[in-house]
Amino acid sequence: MVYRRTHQVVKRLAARRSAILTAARNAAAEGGMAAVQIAPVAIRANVAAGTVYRYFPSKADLISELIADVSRDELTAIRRAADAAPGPSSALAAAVTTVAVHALSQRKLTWGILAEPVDVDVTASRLASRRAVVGEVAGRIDAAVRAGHLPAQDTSLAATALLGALNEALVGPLAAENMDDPGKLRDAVQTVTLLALRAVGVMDARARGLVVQAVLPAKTLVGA
Amino acid sequence: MVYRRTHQVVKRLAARRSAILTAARNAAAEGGMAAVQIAPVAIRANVAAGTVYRYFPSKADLISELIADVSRDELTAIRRAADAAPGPSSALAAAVTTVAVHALSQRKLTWGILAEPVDVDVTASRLASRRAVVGEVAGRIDAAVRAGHLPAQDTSLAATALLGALNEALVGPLAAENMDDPGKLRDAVQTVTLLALRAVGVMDARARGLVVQAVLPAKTLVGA
DNA sequence: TTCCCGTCTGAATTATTGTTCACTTCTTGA
DNA sequence: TCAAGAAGTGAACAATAATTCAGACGGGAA
Repeated sequence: MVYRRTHQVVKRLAARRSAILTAARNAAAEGGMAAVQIAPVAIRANVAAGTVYRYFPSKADLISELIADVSRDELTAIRRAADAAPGPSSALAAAVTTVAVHALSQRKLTWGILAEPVDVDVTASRLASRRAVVGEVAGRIDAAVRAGHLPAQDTSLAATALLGALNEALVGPLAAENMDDPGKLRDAVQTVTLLALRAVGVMDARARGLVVQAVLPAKTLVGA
Repeated sequence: MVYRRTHQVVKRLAARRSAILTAARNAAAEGGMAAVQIAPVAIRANVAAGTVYRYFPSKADLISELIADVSRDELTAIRRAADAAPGPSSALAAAVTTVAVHALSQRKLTWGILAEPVDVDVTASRLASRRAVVGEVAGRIDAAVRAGHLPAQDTSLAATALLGALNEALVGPLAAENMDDPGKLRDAVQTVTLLALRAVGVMDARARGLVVQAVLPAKTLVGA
């Protein structure tokens, strides 16, 4: 007599796992990483605290998967936006704008993923997440360099700096002051994108044009 | 009969207080904020755990003062470097370079001050620290704008973004990869300073010159 | 239906640290 | 020298959450 998982059971298990992750994500989006505690997350997911441990060996694993998940979504959005752009410089502008818009639309979650204090060690996961985004942006910078639109440079370092600028300006602790009203919020995306493009060597006049082009399609996302 | 503090006692009390702060600072420089725990800090300072509480009401206060202290030192260095520069653009370059060099020479401490997870709430202190540095840099950008060297812009937002770029590139979790050997380290300061200057609108050719000027005097600091 | 083996439960346990406080030691002023 | 009050001590306490586990539960094979 061998116990074997029915298709139905397999589905239920997967659904539960995903419910727990979603609960964690919602908790993080509402209250930051500090709100991602086993007991509250379990309640949100309609399971007992102990059950969480049937799906994730530890809180660190849960949060690591959460980070990976969010990061995956963001990467997808960046790629889609950049690939839709007409040329390498536009693609870079689109990528940067996408990061900015994403960051703003879920500020607490983004801050949690990036840098908010967590009581368990999620360094590795955060590192991987940043590396992925940096890699993507670095690739776009590289393409623009190869197309002769930008001066040669250390693209990886440039991408790192660039994302640091976005994050600090838009989701960091000082961000609130720069964006107390919704109007400033949109300006901030433009301003910061412009700064980022100039930093990697896009000529000012050209940069302004790229920013306008990139921000227009992104506007629809701001509400989401 | 009234007890009155002798000069000697006053001095001893001040010395102890300072010893505790120094112990905390050393702990942070060696092991990051995580290493700033009451018991270990007390041992470093040659006092008992309880004594720490005669000088600081809580761990949060201790760390807040530590942050303020480090921040004060950094501000002083920035001002000195910038004030010694021949013009507003040079001053900006000097300020940025100083921040970069400082960050690099005490990476763990800087990371701890800026963003490392801490179990108590030091948000206010961190905010004040950032605001101070951002304010200083924003002032330098503003001076350059007024001198006609830079286009008009939201100087506060620009300064925030600029410092975010520096910190992410030089002390963030990805920093190590950009600076695995000492040679790259110096390059990194130059590269990032260049990026920062271009971001706020300094023309590329001019920016290169400013970076060289600013990095030269700063070199002596790198060893410190 | 019945037995069995995974799954779920949630109260109890554990671990970590900040904080307190009864007591000791030192300093002051008479 | 001595009484009174300040400063220092460190073991005990408290609070917070992650983690565990003995037993309840429920779906699958016979």
